[in-house]
Amino acid sequence: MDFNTLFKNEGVTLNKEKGDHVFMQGEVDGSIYYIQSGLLKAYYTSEDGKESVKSFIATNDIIGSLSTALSEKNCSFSLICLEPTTLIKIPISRLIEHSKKDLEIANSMIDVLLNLSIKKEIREYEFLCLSAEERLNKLMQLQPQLIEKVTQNDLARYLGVTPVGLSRIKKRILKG
Amino acid sequence: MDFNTLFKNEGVTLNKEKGDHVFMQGEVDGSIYYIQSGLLKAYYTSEDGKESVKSFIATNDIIGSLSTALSEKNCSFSLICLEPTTLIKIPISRLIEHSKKDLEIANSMIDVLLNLSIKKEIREYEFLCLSAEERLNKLMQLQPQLIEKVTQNDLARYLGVTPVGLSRIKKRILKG
DNA sequence: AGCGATCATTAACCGAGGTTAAAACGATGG
DNA sequence: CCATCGTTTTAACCTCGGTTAATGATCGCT
Repeated sequence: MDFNTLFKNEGVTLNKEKGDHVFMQGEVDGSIYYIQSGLLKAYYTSEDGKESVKSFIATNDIIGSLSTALSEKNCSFSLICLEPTTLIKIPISRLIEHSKKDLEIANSMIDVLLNLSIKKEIREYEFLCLSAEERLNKLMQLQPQLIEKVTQNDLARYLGVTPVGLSRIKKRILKG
Repeated sequence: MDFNTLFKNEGVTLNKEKGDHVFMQGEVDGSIYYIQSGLLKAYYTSEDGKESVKSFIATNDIIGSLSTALSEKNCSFSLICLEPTTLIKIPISRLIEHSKKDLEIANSMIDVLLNLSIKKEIREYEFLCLSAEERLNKLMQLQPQLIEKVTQNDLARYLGVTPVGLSRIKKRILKG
């Protein structure tokens, strides 16, 4: 069976408004979501209430809470819509069941996980090897349309700095 | 077919000394390695010659250059042995071929990639949400034996600071 | 128009960590 | 035992970004 067919046959379609949460940090949400349209933000809230943005998720992306799925409570996160969003939800357990029986599904899973790993590897590299300013420059080059859509606060927390810090960095870039 | 059997049947065993490289940054090494014994360091070298440690790889771990495999040259890295090391090498293309035909292999791949993704997610979280000091504390709790084995320089570059910075952090931790 | 609310910028101060260089602490070999 | 090399620590100085708080800017609401 085809991966997209699986989503269409067994998935549940959800329509969410801007500001709606898909799930909250701490909840065990054993699902994978395919984003049909819209924009979401995955974020961590620390004990002292500070927010860090893990990722933005756009149309055609797939997002799921891998770690909660495997009961790694450490880095469970919240998922919220930044725009009206349509997503298709399917339990990870269903995906794994199908993977055990169906070669095509299994290989789609491998594709998804490979792409996910590469994205994470790139982000890991950016934190390890680049400064906040360099991370911003790279993002401006590769995803300028994203920067237009999100607030400075979310953008800053995604880059690993505060909104105040981001403002300073932008100023520095403009001056040359 | 079993995943371990595949490694044993089709893999090539390599014996490396401390200081030997398995591959260098920039090379296209389309292989996956299973570490039978030993300890390795994966690291990036930036244009100005500075080194950042991506990860340490120990016995029973699996490591491969995902991004070079998919010709993402951005974050290609070098792999060097910190101890005498025995590894089994297999081309990624072989793994993918088998995955296309063999459910068991495909599901082993899924397992490996899921674990890899979770590891990367945790590290991503640590850079985004924790300070260098917190990252060190966590590492001391979870992998004290690793800290014994690696130099302060490698440890510092893994935590995202300089050896001088790490020395300061250790001092601060001891004082309370 | 006027108001509060949210968001972005700016300024002043502070602390963590980078940089450079020197010193201390090993190990090893002659 | 001393010389040397690599590793770790210390010290002095500086930059970046956090923190707090004040100021603008923009939007929606009545």
